[in-house]
Amino acid sequence: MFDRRPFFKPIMTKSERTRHLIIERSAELFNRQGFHGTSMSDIMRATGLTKGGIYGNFKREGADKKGVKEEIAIAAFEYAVREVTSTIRERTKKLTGTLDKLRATVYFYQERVLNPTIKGGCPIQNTSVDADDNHPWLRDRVREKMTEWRERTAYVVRRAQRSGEIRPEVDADEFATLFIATLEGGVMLSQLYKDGSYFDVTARQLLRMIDDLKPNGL
Amino acid sequence: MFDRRPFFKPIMTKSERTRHLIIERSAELFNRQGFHGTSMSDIMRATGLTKGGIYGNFKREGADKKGVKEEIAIAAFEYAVREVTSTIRERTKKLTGTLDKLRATVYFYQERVLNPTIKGGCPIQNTSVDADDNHPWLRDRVREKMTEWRERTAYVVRRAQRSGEIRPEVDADEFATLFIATLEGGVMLSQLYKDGSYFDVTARQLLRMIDDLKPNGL
DNA sequence: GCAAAAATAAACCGAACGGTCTATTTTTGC
DNA sequence: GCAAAAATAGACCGTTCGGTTTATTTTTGC
Repeated sequence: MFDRRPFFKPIMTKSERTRHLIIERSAELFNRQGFHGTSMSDIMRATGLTKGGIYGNFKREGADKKGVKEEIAIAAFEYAVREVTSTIRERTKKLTGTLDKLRATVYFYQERVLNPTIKGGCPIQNTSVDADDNHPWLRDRVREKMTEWRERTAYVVRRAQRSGEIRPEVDADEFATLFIATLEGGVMLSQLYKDGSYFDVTARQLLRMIDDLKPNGL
Repeated sequence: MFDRRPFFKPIMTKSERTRHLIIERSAELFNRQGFHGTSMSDIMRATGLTKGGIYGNFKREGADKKGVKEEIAIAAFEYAVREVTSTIRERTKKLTGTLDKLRATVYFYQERVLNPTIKGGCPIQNTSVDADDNHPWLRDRVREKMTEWRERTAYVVRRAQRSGEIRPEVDADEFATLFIATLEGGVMLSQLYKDGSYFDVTARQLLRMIDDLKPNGL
């Protein structure tokens, strides 16, 4: 009625909105069921669209070899990671200390292991295991995101080393790898048992590792 | 020609041998591609059998609801875990010290991350992620095996505590959980990048954790 | 408000899915 | 060695897969 924006470009055209709906709804499906476990009919059901509505909104673009399902899977994965990342950033950005930011990340996962941002758990973990041997086009995207995560973590550690918040002897890259590996291992266990206490054990370890970054005596 | 064992029961009947072949060959398929990613045709190709040869050797037993593919997936998973477990035990059994046994486990994974016992990586990790949200009948088996692994680890720690090899203050269950989580996290990273150096980082951490078990001053 | 363009529904496609069934071959037990 | 039993090949089944196409409806730009 109102806001039919006769003089403004709509923020999102119809197809953009539909495309986003498809990606959003598929993200959970792919995260829970994997690529082969998710069918186009699943996506149809989840979006309320029919074949035409889905296929019409993808493809047309790059006339490359990949099928529409692949395209949706990629878009859904990147959306899922973006969602998780921005939710975490929401919590860490208001903190000033690097150590506090790292701790907040641990707390975030601890609170959300059994109620994750995207149902099914960490999209990087799920997609990594799903894709690493089967879907190289998807695995490459996972590698990208994982690398970004490691590098972002290593970056904040190095920055904090320059400001003296973290011991200079710490190897930032090794810490980042270890931090992520431990965290993902804990997520895996808690997901398997649907029991947060397994992550709690690794969370305590992660907090110890964070404390270990502090200059001696502080 | 010889050894047609006219006076002995054959060690394995034909169907037992075929059944084993199916399980053995399927294990790699399911480990790499997951349940939905592996088709009966894949199994036919990998075994050289046709439908009849496969279906005839399963089913008939429990007339329960599960399909043959499910039955094979379960048997293949348990076979895969048994293979990995026995290969590790092969290496640890000749060692006397508990700490050495734990270290040998780390070395084993380090050597084999990119050349695992069953192609595709750790079956517990792969099957866990594949099954936790989708295949409860399989997820329950994964939980069983994971629990056995944790309890076996906790058990050797407790035993070593009684003999004084490990500090009494150490929480054996927590150590087991943390050990497995860290190890699996490292496996995940190395599998994703097909690069053993990521596991190396977590291996060093695991060795530190093992050293930390030693009574103070030793 | 209306014509052009975009989005969508729905019928349709061939291929592959998991599974069954029967005829044939191979093992088995005596 | 031979009959009974077990194992296997392969045709067949209905269903679902991902994808295309065409007709219709809805948005869009003027």
